[in-house]
Amino acid sequence: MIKRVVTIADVASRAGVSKSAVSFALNGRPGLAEATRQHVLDVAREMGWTPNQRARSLAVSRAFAFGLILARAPELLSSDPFYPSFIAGAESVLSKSGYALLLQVLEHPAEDAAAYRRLATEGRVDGVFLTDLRHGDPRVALLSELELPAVTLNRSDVPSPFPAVCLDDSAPGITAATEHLLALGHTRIAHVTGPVEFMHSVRRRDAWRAALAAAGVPEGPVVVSDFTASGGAAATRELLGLDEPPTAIVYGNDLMAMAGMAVAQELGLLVPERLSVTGFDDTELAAYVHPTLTTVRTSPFAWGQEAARTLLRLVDSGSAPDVELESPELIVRSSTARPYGSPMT
Amino acid sequence: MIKRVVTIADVASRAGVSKSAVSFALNGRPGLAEATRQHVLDVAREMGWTPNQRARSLAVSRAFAFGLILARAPELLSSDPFYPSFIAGAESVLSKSGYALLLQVLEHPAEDAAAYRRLATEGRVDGVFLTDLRHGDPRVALLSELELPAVTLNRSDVPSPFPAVCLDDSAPGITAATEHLLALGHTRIAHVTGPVEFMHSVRRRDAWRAALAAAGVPEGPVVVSDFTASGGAAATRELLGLDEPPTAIVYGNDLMAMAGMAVAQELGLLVPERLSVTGFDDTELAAYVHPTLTTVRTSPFAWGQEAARTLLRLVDSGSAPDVELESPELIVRSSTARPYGSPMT
DNA sequence: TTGTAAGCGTTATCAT
DNA sequence: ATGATAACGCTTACAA
Repeated sequence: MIKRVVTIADVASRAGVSKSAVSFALNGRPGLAEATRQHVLDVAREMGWTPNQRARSLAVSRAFAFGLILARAPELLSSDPFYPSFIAGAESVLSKSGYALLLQVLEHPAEDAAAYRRLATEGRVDGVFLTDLRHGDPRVALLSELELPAVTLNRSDVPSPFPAVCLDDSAPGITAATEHLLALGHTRIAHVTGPVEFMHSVRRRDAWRAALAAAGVPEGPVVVSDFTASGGAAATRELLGLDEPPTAIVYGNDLMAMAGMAVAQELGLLVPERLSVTGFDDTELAAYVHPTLTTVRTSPFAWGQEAARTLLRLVDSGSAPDVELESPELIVRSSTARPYGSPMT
Repeated sequence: MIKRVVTIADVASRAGVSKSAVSFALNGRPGLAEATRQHVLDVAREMGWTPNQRARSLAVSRAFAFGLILARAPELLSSDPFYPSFIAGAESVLSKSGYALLLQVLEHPAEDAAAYRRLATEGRVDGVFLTDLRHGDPRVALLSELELPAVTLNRSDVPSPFPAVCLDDSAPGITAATEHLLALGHTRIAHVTGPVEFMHSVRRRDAWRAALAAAGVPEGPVVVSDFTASGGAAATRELLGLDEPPTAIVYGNDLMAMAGMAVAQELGLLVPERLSVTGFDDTELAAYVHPTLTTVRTSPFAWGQEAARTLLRLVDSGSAPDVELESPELIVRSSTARPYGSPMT
């Protein structure tokens, strides 16, 4: 007993109309009597028919899917709160539009060019999300050569034909965090960054640097790290081992900040009494560690939504405007305080 | 200037053969002279031709993609280390086989039936991964009705026609953790679980219970929580507020355990001196909090690999055997110690 | 307003 | 061993 799959032809014959009528009815196209349309729709529902996306794809030369390629080391991925929320946000708008999300994760970032190329030539997707932009990112040129539509998260520093969905993580994010520390009276404020090839790492560092300069405070030491807990711990150990250790550290993300706090505690250095710490991301745990972490809250979910909307607009109409997202917000908790020995105000 | 996409017909005419010859050459099928095959392959490479998956899909009635539907609340998703690693593992085998991963995340878990149904009728995927199995999970029946191949993560408690990829998270996972605490001399060992509708939550609770029973130690209090940091904190506050608070707590995951440690510290209760704590997952941060967290390490990456292999096998040959993964491992760190005041051995 | 027929780019069938 | 030709299920001119 073979369970025949219902096709448009079945619906057409059952409804006593032609295939095109069914197609027109389904896609709500003009040129069909309202009565016919209703009838067809009823029959379709009754038969439980849904158009086969494979056939549809071939006919209209569209995949009805967007791609997201993640080229991060697994250990980096699993503790990063960004992607799950970003994806959830993107999905929330894509699924409503009948679009799917194709996720590809690469163990070796160097394979990414081949991956994009394959996605494009195989026709698996109609566009891609470009995240974790690097300086002089070659993917922008690659995708425009492949004529594969894309949306970038923040603007690339190379000429790009693609719309960008931007969330400025410097102001009032890192900037506010640094100013907060300055206002508390800190004058030796260090920074721990993520890998410098990422534009966002450098943007955060520059924001920290600018805030110090604006306040006329000498620039504290910078340690380049990698967004991991182990990297954050090592960086912290390095900073606290200096002759003149900082009294505050601005971290590029929460994970490094939390690991940093643990290192300080291990060294018998109380946070925030002897060391103030700020993070970035506002992961759920940030509010539940001891002491609770002062950090910067961004909205990856909203970012995902906007990116998806922009990509849909782009493939629908050939162009889409850049969009600017709401600025991140400084969440002051208890990992920051006046430097030890500073006078009460 | 229209950039014509290269098709199989172009390759065929350029190579001076028929379309079928090209198809045969590409798919390495017998019945083609070796010389012809080589020639066709050369021409194809030279022209940069890759078969269009959309056309291929329609012709062979396969999507060359598997689906993964995540029906968790966003905040729960972004701090869970499981999925990113699981997905990375699955992808590592899928991409080698030319399969793609379709990811769908639902804001409202109740929508999942509709989502699976749509994936199936639209023909978007050839199979799905069934994760976060619940007691009496209705998805098993749904998928077998839809005739959509699936693989379950661990065995379902309802009759299932699908292969299961199993990783026993009780022994020596939670069991070992509990025995570790018992060996240290604890006799009041509490447990904080995840939502009880999840089979893994209950399995972990049962393992904890059985270990206590086996040791003849009275069962400590259980608090049902939700795998979030905030839930873990609340549960811990509840436990520590009891007349006879536990001296050790076995948590269902790391996130709750870390939040629990923070609560204890806030209450001035030293970990591990006054309270021993164990987690589950071995997230990266577990080794970098203070004190470092004793926990259970599982391998979501390997789980993803095996699940993907099993699904491939299933759609290729119609059936696939269950597979048993390596047991999780107890990682003893410094959040566990002898109960306060217990005699040195 | 409705039906017919020609694609879309593969794979599969069947002659040759 | 190779080449026509018909599916696959849908959309979309174009006719009627």
